[in-house]
Amino acid sequence: MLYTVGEVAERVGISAHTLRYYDREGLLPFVERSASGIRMFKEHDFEWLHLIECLKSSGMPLREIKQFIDWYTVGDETLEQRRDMFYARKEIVEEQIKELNKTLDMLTYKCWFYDTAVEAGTVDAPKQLNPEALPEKIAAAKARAFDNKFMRASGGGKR
Amino acid sequence: MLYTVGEVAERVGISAHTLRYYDREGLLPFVERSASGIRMFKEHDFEWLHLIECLKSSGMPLREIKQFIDWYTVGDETLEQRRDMFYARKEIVEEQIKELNKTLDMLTYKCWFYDTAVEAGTVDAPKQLNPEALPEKIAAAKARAFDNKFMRASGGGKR
DNA sequence: CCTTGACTTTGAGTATACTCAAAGGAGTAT
DNA sequence: ATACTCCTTTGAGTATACTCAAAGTCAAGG
Repeated sequence: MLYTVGEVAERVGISAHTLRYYDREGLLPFVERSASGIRMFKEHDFEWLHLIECLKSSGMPLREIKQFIDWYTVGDETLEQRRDMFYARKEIVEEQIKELNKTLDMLTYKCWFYDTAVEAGTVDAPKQLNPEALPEKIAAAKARAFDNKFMRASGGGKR
Repeated sequence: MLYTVGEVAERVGISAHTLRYYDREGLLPFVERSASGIRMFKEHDFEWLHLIECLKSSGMPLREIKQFIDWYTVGDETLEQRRDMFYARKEIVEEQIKELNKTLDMLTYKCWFYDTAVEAGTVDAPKQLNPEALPEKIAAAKARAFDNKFMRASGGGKR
């Protein structure tokens, strides 16, 4: 079973424009062409696209993704570079998840804050509540959210 | 205690250039100026910067962050918009964390794959291992990583 | 045969978020 | 007073990742 760029676009949710752009940038050397030059994606190519999407969603620039694909194309002599790249990216993603969890804590706190404010019609309501009155989870989220380098030396421990 | 743009830059790890850029874009209306026009950040402004960083790290465009700050400046009549914005962003971040965890599964699998390949000197080693031979955690990570719309109808359940 | 629609390429345009250069002002140190 | 460093502004330039327009090709259906 073979797929044209438009069919692939529909299935994976990346526009045909973008797929051609990736191809032009050298990210899709594995895609074959019909006699008349039309891109024919194989079933297996979806795995490549999935990997590219994964890396991209972790913030890896296209240039680095291409570097990996180039290494792949070279063959077994680039195994170590590829391994190192994945380890490096894994660390970055672990860091990103940690950071996003802090952001989520901030948002959890802000959602509570504005729920309380909307109910009272004024931000004074949540602002004037004394700290013990916060729900347990909210207080914990707030504490985690504000433990960072932006806050005075007192906070922002470890790291 | 007041801080100049350079001092703030050093403390929070955002360049002075970028802080001025944010100010120009209307993200820092709370920053006051000295008689001679120099930005003087107050201790409390670091909370603002932290919130901006949080939102930015979640992928919120500066334009939307400015929208929020504008709402804040208006006062209590915009409480609902602000609440809704935080709820919407919270959902986005929860989705991002889910996706990053899938990406992490992919990377965990790839790290194992290349560890195995590097040890043997060829990708054939991990490729030819039969599925039962994979470590439990690796098999699980791989299964989660490949459960998505890129794969044929068989996979990609729910959602 | 001709239309239709999806494919092709090249090159240009856009959006976002910086990032810097130039030219000048202000406050401190010697 | 002169240097030095950090501050100011405006406007331009850059990087990344698309996104589109134009002009042309190809295969199938009426």
